[in-house]
Amino acid sequence: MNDKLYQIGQLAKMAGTNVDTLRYYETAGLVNATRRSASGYRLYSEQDAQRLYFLLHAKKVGFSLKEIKQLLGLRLHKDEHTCEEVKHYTGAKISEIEAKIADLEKIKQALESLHMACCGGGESAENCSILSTLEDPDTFKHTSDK
Amino acid sequence: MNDKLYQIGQLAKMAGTNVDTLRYYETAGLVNATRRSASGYRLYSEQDAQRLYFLLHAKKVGFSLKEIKQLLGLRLHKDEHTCEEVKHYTGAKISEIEAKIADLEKIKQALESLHMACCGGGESAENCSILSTLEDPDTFKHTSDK
DNA sequence: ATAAACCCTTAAGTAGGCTCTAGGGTCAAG
DNA sequence: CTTGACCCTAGAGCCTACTTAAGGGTTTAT
Repeated sequence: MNDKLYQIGQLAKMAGTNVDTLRYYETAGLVNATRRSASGYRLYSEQDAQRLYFLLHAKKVGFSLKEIKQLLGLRLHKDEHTCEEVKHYTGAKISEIEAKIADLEKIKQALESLHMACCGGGESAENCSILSTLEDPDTFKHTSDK
Repeated sequence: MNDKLYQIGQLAKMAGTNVDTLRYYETAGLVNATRRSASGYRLYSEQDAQRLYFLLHAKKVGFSLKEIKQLLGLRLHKDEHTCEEVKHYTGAKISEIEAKIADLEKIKQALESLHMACCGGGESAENCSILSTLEDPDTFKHTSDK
């Protein structure tokens, strides 16, 4: 059933990116086409497309291609040691994601204050920047990252 | 009260970055020191530090310096037109942030499946990648961004 | 009064992530 | 059987976001 294949141009359009980028991702070992046509055209499967979508979304939230490659490479093996590593790695990554979400919520709140203050009451038009909407001045204090 | 000033090295340490980057942010018009000492040393205020923290957090969730500059530059003026623009811009940015949060939740779920499958039951060790943990294959379909 | 640890500027260099160019096959339509 | 829209490779070029280098003042402790 799921044996539909896409040419590079189709996939690029579907994903909202372009062929050069897809070829670049291939050289970077991120998204390969499952097979090639007789004439050498890349033919991408649904799975390949999934990989690409995942990559593009992960990129949008600030992961580097290197990190994304690791994420996409995550796989459980029976080897206990590897398994421990996977558990450690995913745990760390999950915390990282939670921190990102928290940051986004803060930025969102700041923007919402601004959005609502705007043209609503209209009194306090001065002194109304994105930073002044953050009640707590320590909101964005540095919290150990890497 | 809030008149504490920091030298570039202090601020860099506080923020977990380095002096070169701070100087770079200055040339890029992102974070300026409120004043200079007699000998030309940059002296950063608490507010400057806030700007920097905001910038670093926004960067972590995938905003470019250009976008961050716009965010930091957001300010309401009495001019109605500008105000409309601000409302439009903040609205768009808020949607963008919500999309990012949704993406992060998805990635987080995938990682959590992997994290728990790992060494837990231990039966389904094969075929367990980050993509196979995403029940719905359309989870990461392309949804207009840009 | 000198050494260590700061700070300054200008300018060049680097890494990551594409993007474009040149030169050339492939394929479906008319 | 040719035109237009695809596809291919290799390699150069480009933008963003730093990072390093070179040459030189300032401050604080001893």
